[in-house]
Amino acid sequence: MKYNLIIADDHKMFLDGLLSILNSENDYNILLTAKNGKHIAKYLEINPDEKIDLIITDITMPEMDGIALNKIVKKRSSNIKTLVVSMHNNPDMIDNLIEHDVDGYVPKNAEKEELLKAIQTILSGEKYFSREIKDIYMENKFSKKKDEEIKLTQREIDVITLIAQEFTTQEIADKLFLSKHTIESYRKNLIAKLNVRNLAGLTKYAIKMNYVEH
Amino acid sequence: MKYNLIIADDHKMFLDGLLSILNSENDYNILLTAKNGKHIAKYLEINPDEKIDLIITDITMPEMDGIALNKIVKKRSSNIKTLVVSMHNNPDMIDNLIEHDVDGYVPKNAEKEELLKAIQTILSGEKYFSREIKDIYMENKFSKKKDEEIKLTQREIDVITLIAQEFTTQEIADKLFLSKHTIESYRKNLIAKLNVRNLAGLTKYAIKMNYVEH
DNA sequence: CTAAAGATCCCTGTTTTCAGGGATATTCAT
DNA sequence: ATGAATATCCCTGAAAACAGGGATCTTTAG
Repeated sequence: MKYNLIIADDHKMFLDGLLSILNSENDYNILLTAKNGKHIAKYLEINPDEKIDLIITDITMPEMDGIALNKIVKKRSSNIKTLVVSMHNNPDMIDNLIEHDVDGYVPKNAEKEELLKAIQTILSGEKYFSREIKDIYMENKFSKKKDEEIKLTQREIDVITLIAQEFTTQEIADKLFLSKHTIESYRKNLIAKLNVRNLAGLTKYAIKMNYVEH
Repeated sequence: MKYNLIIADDHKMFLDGLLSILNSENDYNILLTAKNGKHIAKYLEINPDEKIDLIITDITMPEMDGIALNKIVKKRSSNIKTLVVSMHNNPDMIDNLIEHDVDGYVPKNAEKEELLKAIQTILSGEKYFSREIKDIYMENKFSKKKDEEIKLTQREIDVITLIAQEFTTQEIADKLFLSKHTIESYRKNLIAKLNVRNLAGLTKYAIKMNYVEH
């Protein structure tokens, strides 16, 4: 009995690559390939009883990304395994995926052999995460402990946002109907709290946190 | 006579996909696959007389990226065509590539058919750029006219980069072995040139242009 | 060759940031 | 109810940024 797989990736050529790898093995039956998660969600809805063993998915896709897809899949049936194949090495994204219970993660620059190993491992019921992904995950957990708890208050967020929008202290004070001294206090606290040296550091933080356009 | 191709992409699985597509055609002989530009540069150096028709390359790769590779290739021989296959749709990057005289650009989410068409077109001596890429390029040229040619010199880039890395004027001066006054001049010019108000604006620009991590 | 652009340096002021102290009132959870 | 966190405001002095001038030399493009 072959395993039934579904593949989602918005990069057609990459899909072709995956297909050619999987077809050269004889254990896998590709039920469906899709260029976003929505197609798959629909397929699952229409075929609620079909035996599906594994869904291989990219993270960033139009319409519905891999994370949303995984959520839907895991909600429907925990029998369907999910393997993420992506080039993202953003720690928060990896964290997110692991917490959403994906069964494996292999970077796109992995060798064909690793991909096949990941698939086999997952189909046998275990999880598979590449060394690289595990390292990033651990590193992240570890360093999080260090800076831990950099939580800004709403007021601080207001201030840092305006700072990153190039307003001077006086202008920010006027906008928020506060004293210039107050803004100076906030700025001082922000610099200390975020462990940066000046406006450039605050600006970078604001961008990283998406408080401002960039 | 088959055409001789070289392929560079740091995503192994994508490479496999390309290979399987190209091997299913019978016109192409793959001389070399590489996961960064450096390998190819070395190959070109070692085999200066080999007939190479086309190099297919990704943009972002470790060690040596597609842009640097293209520069080397075009400097060595204009007989070697270059086709970029990438998922980037950053207008400046596309602009950069076109100005560096690549022969074509196909996004990674293109169909296999388009890729093959691009290869054939380029091998016949014409250029091939996907509709999508052309649109982005044009759009960019058009809007550029509005904010008018903001070109920074290398020195200015050095300075704005260090500014965005939170160094003070004095520190930057020391790093670049320049007078503090010089850095102040650069900062002043940058603020005027980029139409921003202060360090926050410079920092945002540096991030947008990818001069610093964020 | 000449003009423009780039890289370097300098000056004078003013404004702003930054570091380091404090203060008071309110809110919120234990 | 008490103490911690938050929001607000204030001060001083030093350092840095910002505005608006110039100057000189080299490299580059027409």
